[in-house]
Amino acid sequence: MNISEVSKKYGISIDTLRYYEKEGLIPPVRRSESGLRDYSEQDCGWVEFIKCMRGAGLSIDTLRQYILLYGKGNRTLQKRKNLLIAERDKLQARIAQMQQTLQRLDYKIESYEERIVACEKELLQKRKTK
Amino acid sequence: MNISEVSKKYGISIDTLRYYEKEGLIPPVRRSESGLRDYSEQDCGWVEFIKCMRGAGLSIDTLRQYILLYGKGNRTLQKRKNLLIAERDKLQARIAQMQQTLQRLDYKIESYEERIVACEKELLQKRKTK
DNA sequence: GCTTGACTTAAAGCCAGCTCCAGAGTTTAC
DNA sequence: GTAAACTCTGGAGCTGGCTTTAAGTCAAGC
Repeated sequence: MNISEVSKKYGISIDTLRYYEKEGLIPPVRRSESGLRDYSEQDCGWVEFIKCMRGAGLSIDTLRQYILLYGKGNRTLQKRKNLLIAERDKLQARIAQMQQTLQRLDYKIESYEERIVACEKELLQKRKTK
Repeated sequence: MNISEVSKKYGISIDTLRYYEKEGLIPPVRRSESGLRDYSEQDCGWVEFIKCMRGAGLSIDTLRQYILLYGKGNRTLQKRKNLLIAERDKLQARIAQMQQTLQRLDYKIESYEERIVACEKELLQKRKTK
């Protein structure tokens, strides 16, 4: 799979794909003899994983760290697990905060509804008294 | 309330408070004769609101928009409500995505646990056969 | 009255995370 | 075989969101 196919498949720009690889978020992708990237199934898997994690807000740096550990093989299993746990916990906290804000927005929207109704009533009233 | 008190109260740096005001995220704060900011209760309310919304990921620009509409009074009630609804929906979508990623992380962590156990068994096995 | 420290502004600087560009090589279609 | 379309690299540039800096004003304590 060449880079533009991967780009289309995952909705990530070609530049970003190259950037991720350069930054070590994706293990180096195999090249054709002439030097063009040829993504394997596994490479695609990494791309998808990174897309998902970035989408949830994990930092470039954290993900680089993870891939780095991954590259060192089995003896980093525990470290990788710990990293994932830490990120999971952070994510959970962020979600909780966002949930609260969501509720606040809902409440705010509701009270806007009431105010708008009240405002319209007032306008009608004025029109009548004219 | 002066700026450093507000900064401490909400855990927002003095610089950021000024920046928010300059960018129109907070209506202009009253000044003392000598030009120093003197935050009212309402100003503090805005600070807290902005902090909450920024924490949930609403953009500076969106919030500026909202305050701008707020400044125009009652005739923008409907617009403000619509803006809030749009942001609520975006927030909801983000939360949903993050929830999915959270599950994925949980699953991944679990499978790491298994792999680690398997790895340890293998090590023990090797030690025995020695 | 002078120093110290908090405040003011505008402008520049910084960081993360892309995004674009130039110049060169490669592949594809006709 | 050549034009068009694609890919490569390294490096510059951009955006959002602060943060720092420089140069100045002001108030309180000694």
